Amino acid sequence: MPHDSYDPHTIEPKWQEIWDKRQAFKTPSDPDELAGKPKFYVLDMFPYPSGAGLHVGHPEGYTATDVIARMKRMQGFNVLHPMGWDAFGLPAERAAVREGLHPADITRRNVDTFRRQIKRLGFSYDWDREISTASADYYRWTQWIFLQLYNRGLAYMADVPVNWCPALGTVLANEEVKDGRYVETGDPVERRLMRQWMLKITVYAERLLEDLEGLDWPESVKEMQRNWIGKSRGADVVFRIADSDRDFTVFTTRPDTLFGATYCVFSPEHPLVAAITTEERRAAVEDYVTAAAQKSDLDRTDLAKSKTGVFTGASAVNPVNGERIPIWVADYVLMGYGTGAIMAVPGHDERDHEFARAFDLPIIEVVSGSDKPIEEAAFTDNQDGVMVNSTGADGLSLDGLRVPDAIARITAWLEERGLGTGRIQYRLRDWLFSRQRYWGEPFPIVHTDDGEVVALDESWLPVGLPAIDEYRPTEDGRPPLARAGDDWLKVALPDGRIANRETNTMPQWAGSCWYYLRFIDPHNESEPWSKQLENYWMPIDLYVGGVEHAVLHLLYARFWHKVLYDCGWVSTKEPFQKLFNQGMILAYSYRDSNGKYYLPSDVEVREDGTATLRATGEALESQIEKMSKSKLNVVNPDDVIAEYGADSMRLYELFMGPLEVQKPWQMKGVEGVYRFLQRTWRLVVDEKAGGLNPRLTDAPSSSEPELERTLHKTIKKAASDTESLQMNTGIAQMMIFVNEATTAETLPRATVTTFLRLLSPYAPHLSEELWHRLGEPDLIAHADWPQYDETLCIDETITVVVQINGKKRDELQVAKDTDRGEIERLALASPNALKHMEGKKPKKVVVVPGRLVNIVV
RNA sequence: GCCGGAGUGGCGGAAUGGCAGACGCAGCGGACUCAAAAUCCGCCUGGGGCAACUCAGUGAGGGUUCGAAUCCCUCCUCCGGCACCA
Repeated sequence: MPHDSYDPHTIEPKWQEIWDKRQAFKTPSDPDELAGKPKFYVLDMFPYPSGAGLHVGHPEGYTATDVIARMKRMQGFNVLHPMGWDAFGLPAERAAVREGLHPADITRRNVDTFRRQIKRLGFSYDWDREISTASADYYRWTQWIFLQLYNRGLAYMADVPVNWCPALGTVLANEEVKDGRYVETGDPVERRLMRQWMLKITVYAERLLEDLEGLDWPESVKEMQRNWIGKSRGADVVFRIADSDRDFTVFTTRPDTLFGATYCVFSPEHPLVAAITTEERRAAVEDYVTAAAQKSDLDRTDLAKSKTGVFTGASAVNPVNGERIPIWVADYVLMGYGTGAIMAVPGHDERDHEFARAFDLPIIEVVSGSDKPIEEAAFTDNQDGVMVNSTGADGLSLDGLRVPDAIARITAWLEERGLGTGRIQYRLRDWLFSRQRYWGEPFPIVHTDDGEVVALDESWLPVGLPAIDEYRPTEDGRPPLARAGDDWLKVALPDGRIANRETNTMPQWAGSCWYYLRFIDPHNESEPWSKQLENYWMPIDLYVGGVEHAVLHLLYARFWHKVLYDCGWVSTKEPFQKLFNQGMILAYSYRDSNGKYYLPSDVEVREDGTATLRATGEALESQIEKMSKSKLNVVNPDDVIAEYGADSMRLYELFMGPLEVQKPWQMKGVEGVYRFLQRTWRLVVDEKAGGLNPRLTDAPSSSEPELERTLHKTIKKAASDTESLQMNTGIAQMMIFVNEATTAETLPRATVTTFLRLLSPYAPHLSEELWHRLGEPDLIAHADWPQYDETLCIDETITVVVQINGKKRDELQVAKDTDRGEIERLALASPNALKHMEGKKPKKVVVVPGRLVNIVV
């Protein structure tokens, strides 16, 4: 039994304690101390500390950023690498109701679990900068930022149709609702008109779109944001209502098709509907509008298959030709986009076409080029089609023009006559910013009895959360904060008036919109952060997290950042210069024929891949799925660490495959990297005899020239693969080195210590221990990153492949600097090549130096 | 329906115009051992061959090229996002 084998359970706590004691990863907070070194700000998307604790998916991104942080530190950067908690949120509030505790207690308990689990992995966070969005000295500044928004006119209250979730007793943002259900829980959501806080993110639509250009983000995430912002160019066109002095405006991206407009449609919520409806049609229209109002989004989506609508009895006058066209009401037109009214061109819009067919409305072709009759299908091409049937009064004719030219012509014509204007429309809507919840930031706002909204002065912050007995809405439907006593609810204003506090709270996104700025200066009591430090650290050089935040968090945070930029509080237009999404980690799950799941520990997986239940031998179905409690396939990092240690856990997280893809967790894979670390251990330690490996020598690295070459190749590849987050191949190269070192005759110490520095960001505990045993006095975490010698990265002799007609037939060993002609001569003379040329003359010879020769015959 | 991304051994994956399968897992054979575990060495895409070697092969089909997993076209499958946005 070896008495000095690799034992992560001894060395990992030991080094974590030493790092802690020496404050090895403390980032200076004094600007003078920071000066003179380049900076690197590497940030994880901070977690919501749920009650379930960590699973192995969480540390994937954290491990990647930690490796980068450690490497950058060794490369001489000041590194900012913090961790904190997105601590407000609904689950804690619900757990509080369930357990009869305060949400703050639930949150504290969950944070303690998360922190303990994260610390066991040996991450080099500067824990002095830990923040929680739910602590008053943090949310004080969230409230302060809200005041900046309010004072710039970017926050307002409005009666808006909201997504009300009865099960949760709160409104939700549009983004939190999909197919009429809350995306997190699946509870149904209905539409209600309520007075709510809104943020004018739409003012920033163009900048949010434009500034995506310069960001080093995954193209897919940029595209998702672009789609969400949804910019379209078009025109507003004014239609007069026949036999009336009223008019209305529609937005269209195809003003060129105005001659093809055969009817107009109002959204059921359009304010003019009641006014224009004729008496004969009133009952039918009112029925339709009422029915539409009662429909949830879910119903409206479900009914999308066939179009419904009702005629108002009124007509509109087409401004280009004076023709009267009927006005309908239909719920396929949305009040929330454009003007809530459209001109319908069934010949050239699929939705209008479907509606016209359903209600037997006329279809006119105004763009030619379709290969089907216009009655059969709308022709929607907007590039090559040529205008027809488009001549009206006033000398206007679009006939013969191609669509883009027609759009320009008609827009100019409308503008000249005051009948319309070219306009850009965004799909993005203002951000619904209030929630009827307890566990969130209170607004720094009070309401006077006469209805005035008063923003509190900065000096009154923070507005703390009051103690209340129940975390439910009041009986009359007001938010939970309305349950607070008058000592909290009533506020005496400086002018003597008594006002009532706002009882809505902010959504969970608020705290995560600016946490990256607080990390820069987390203990500042007089300002949200120091501008000098902000100027040093921003922007974030690498931001890593899940793709589920591609739109919401990242768009909201960018919006706040731009507001803060306009206020002069931040120095960069964008907060996150480089974004990286790690892929989800999946796991095998096992299910019987009734769909019941079993724990992997109760399952026997045989060589051929089939699975059976250990107790009964029953055959089970195995599949790879997202980890979830109900599928009994959650892998807890605590268990992995207990068996293999944190270093193996870290290494496997990154060795599994490319960081950005989904991949299944396989325990056998952890064993593989564990064996690699054991082999590394044995390079330094003589397990049986104790002490150092006798093969270690004080001779220079060049005394083992082959190993030295491999070392330099490894330095090169490990550094570049780490930098580019291709850590799986970087680790593979380190394995190649260790395999070779294992069989080398001697091990020059310099070779080993150089290698350990490369390994140390990945397996920091093991590397510290071996570094120490090799007599190095300082921490490896503070050592210099090794440099490679390019000349040692190229082998003295290289293998050149000889191909005949693209097929490999032979290979040559040649000196690395052999010239083209010589290589060609050798190739043409190689025995196997000659055999396959069958005496034919080479037609062409392609020589790729250092790689191959292709002989074409 | 529209917009992205991906399909490579038994498995995770490598190679992004130049030797397909690096590295790891699993498996097989060997050494060590009384034995086992651990460790070390070797084999490990499929077909044919005693072997040297040879034929086929990166979802399917076609193309460009001296040369294609990689570039282009058509199609299939899977994953993600959006979905009456006028």
